Amino acid sequence: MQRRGVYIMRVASMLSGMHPQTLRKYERVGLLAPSRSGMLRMYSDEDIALLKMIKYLVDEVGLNLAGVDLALSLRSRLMGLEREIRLLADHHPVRRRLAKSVKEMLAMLESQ
Amino acid sequence: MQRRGVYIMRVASMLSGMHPQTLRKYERVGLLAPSRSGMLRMYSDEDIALLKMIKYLVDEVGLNLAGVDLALSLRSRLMGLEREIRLLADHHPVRRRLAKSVKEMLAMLESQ
DNA sequence: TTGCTCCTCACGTCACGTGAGGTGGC
DNA sequence: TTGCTCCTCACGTCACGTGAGGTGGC
Repeated sequence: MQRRGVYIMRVASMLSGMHPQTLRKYERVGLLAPSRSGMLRMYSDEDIALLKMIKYLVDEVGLNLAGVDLALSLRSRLMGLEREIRLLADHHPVRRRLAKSVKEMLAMLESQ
Repeated sequence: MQRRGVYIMRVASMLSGMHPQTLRKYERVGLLAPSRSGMLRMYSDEDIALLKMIKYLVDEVGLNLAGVDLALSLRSRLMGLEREIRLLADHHPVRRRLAKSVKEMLAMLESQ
C-alpha cells in the first residue's frame, strides 16, 4: 500500500464512503492525520483503510469516537503481541493457542 | 467476593453510584444479570464491581454502551490470555514480555 | 401503612454526522 | 472562470441518563 498521500479529499470521501466534514472531524479529534500538500489534505491508501475500519466500528459495532480510539489502540497492541508470539519456538505447545486467542480478539475489531 | 446476590436495588445503586433506572437499563441491554429473589433484583459483590467498572468506562473513558460491551468482552479474553501465558515455562525468555503487554492492555480497560 | 420494588413513558443533554455559507488558491 | 479546497457555525438525530407516574408484594 502507498504510504504517501495520493488522494484529494473528494476522492478520499468517495473511497471511504464518508462525508468530507466527517473526515475533517475525525482528523480534529486525532483519529487520523493525512499529510498535506500546501493547505490540502492528501489521503494515502493506509488512511483510506483506516477510514474504512473506523466506518465499520461506528456503523456496525456501534462505537462512539472514544470507543473507536480505544479499539484502534488495542488493535495496534494486539498486532504487536502477535509479533511477539511469533518469537516463540515454532512448535512450542502453547504458541498455537496464544496465537489463536490473539487472532480472535483482532477479529472482534475488524469487519468480517 | 460473594457470588450470590446480597444487595437490594437501592443499596446497589448507592454502592455503585448509579441511578436505579440506569441499573435496569444496563440489565435490559445485557451488560449484567443480577439474580432475582422473587421479583426483586439481588446484586452480588461481583455485580457491584462490574457496575463500578462500567461507570469508569462510561464516565472516564467516554465509551457508549456498545463500547462498554466490547471492552468487557476483550477484558475477559485478555484475562484468559493471561492465564495461558502462565502456562509457559517460568523463565521462558518471551514470557515476561508477553505478560507485560497483556497487563498494559488490561490497564487500558481498568481504572487507575 | 410504610418503604421499597416493579414497569413504561417521556424529557433533557450530549455526541455525532451533515449541511450551509463565505474564503482562497491551484 | 470553474471546481475544488479551507474554515466555522448550526441544525437534526440518536443514545443515554434521569425523572415521574402508577403498580404490587414483602
